[in-house]
Amino acid sequence: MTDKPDSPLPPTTRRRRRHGGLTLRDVAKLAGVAPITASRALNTPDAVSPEILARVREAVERTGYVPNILAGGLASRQTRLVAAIVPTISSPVFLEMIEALTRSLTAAGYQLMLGQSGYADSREEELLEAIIGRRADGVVLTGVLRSPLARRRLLASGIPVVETWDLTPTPVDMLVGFSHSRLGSAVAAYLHERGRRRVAIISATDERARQRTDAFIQTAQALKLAGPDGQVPARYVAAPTTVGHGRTGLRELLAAHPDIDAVFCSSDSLALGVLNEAHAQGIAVPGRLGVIGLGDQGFARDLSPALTTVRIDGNLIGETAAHYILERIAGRQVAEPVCDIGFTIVERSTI
Amino acid sequence: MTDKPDSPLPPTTRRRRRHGGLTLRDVAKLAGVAPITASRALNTPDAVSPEILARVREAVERTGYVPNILAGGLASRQTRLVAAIVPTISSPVFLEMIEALTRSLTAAGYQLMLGQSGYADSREEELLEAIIGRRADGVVLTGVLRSPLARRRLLASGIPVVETWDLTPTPVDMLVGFSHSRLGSAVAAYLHERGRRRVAIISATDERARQRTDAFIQTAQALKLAGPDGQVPARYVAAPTTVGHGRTGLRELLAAHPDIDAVFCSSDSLALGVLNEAHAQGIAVPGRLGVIGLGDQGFARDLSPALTTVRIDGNLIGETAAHYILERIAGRQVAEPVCDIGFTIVERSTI
DNA sequence: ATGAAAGCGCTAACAC
DNA sequence: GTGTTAGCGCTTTCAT
Repeated sequence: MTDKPDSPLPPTTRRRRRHGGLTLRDVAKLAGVAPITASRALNTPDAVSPEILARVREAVERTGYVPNILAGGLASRQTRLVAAIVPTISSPVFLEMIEALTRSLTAAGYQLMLGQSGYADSREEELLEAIIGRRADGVVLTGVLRSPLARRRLLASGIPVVETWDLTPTPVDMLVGFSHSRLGSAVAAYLHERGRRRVAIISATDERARQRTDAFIQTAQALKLAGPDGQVPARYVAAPTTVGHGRTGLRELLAAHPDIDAVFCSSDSLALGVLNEAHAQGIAVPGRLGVIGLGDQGFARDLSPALTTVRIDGNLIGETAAHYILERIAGRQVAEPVCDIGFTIVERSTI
Repeated sequence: MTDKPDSPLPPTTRRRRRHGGLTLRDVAKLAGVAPITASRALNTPDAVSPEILARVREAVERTGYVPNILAGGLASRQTRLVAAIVPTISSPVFLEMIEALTRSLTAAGYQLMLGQSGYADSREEELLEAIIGRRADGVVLTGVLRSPLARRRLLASGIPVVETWDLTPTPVDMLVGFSHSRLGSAVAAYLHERGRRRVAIISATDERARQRTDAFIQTAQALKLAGPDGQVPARYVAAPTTVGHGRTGLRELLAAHPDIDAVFCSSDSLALGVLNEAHAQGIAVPGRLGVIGLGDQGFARDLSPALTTVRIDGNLIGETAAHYILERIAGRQVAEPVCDIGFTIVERSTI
């Protein structure tokens, strides 16, 4: 029979790494219960007797104990963390969604972890790595995931995913968005219906902006809103779109095509710039020039003339996305986890 | 001699909870090394022979392994997470700081976790709890921490803290901000210097706005910029300040005090509203009315007339805060971890 | 209802 | 340079 040696050091000298942080064990000891009982008192209060519950709560109160979510998450495989990736938080169009997401998730006891990809694929992959690394319980993506590698990894991670702000026949998982091409077409049709006959566009250059622009131009051409050469005058600006871009955009557009009578701007900031430039040049809006923006930012309704724009219900996107994620986390399958929330043209006074 | 019983179950039947997730052990096995060696290959590549490094990297590549940061953080007591609390991300003034923070932290291999307190103390405590619970390596606060309980808890947690956007003689830990009262005074003095003689103010109502307003009014009175009754006309609006607030603010101000010749707005959005309302009423800016904003948002320079405003270098706040936190994490004591970054009045055309 | 033991996936500490 | 061992602080599993 082999005699197993005792541990090389006496128990009290056993190397410990504790750095003085307060742990559940300390609380449990103070309450005179086992750690697991203290854990239950905190997580499933109904599963312990009222008396013990009170004792544990008092111990927590007295010590100021804050549970280590890392340790809990590691053991339970639940991090109560949902990540969202947006191109940028500087663009007000995403703000509404982020706030709705924060609200819904917080209410459900989850925390939102926000990442900015800056419209760059490489950064998107980095963020995804951080998200998977932290074992987020869910991910909300802005736009659809393009990189096949990123798609595969995310899928392999098993994390519930909602893609937003766009529609695609092949979502990674769940989807809530709207059709950018239909939006572009709708705006062209709207301008036509309002009697405009020579339209132009100032647009950003990201993928979704491109979809809107293409559709806008195509529909405009079909409706004979193009110039004599069959072209629809367009200016492209890099994100983020600014008021300054709107001003120079209109200036250039007007210089080359003095006969345009309406401009579709791919953001309300651009539209504000166009309005400003028109004012500076003494061009009547909507009299001689119609302007339509995108985003329905707060200021749109407050300008004079009030800005006609296209509204996307970011709030609904955020709430729906949160709902999808939370359902999936709860183990329920969402029946039809694809949602087209559409868009609305908000008629005001600039067209 | 007591015979220690073997483990109650044979090793192979030992209960395991593994749910199929890829772990470092799998990677190590594939590379033919011990887990710790694989860990070193990933975290301290220099501490490992090139040949083994290559083998581990290949194993990672082939399996698509993503380290579990929770587990790593738990063991190493480093989460590579820095949290920031801002009142709201809808207010563009904080955006620049957030972006600088994100940039600096990302570059150093840290992740920013953003929380919105919504100007409410209760929410601030909740967020703090989440931050301590996740064992963030640092916290950046917007404004100074008021609740004594929150101060104590944060201090007790040992997490490095930077308070921003304000100055106080008694910071919790580190500080980078500017004096809101000095700002208010400076604006009053500036208006005086520019020849204005009846000034007014439209302001938000949060703590820092109040400091600015008080100082503005006091200095204005001292410089004889008040009305005949010795009062400085003021409108107060709840956050978030909007263009609409600016419009109604000016309307009300003018109705009650037709002789005012300058307005200090506590945000550029308010100023934009004032500009709009003035335009709608045919009031010349800067001729009859001077306008000064706060924040130097992107559009300020692009308006016509271009908006005179007060610039806060959010970028510098973010970078400095990140620097302080990172230094502290690295175990270095920052010599003077209090920084007044001041402010700048940006002269343009509305005054 | 409560507790003991084991393990979540990783790294610090200590050998060799 | 590489490996062994023992945790990090919590929750799951199983037993009482």
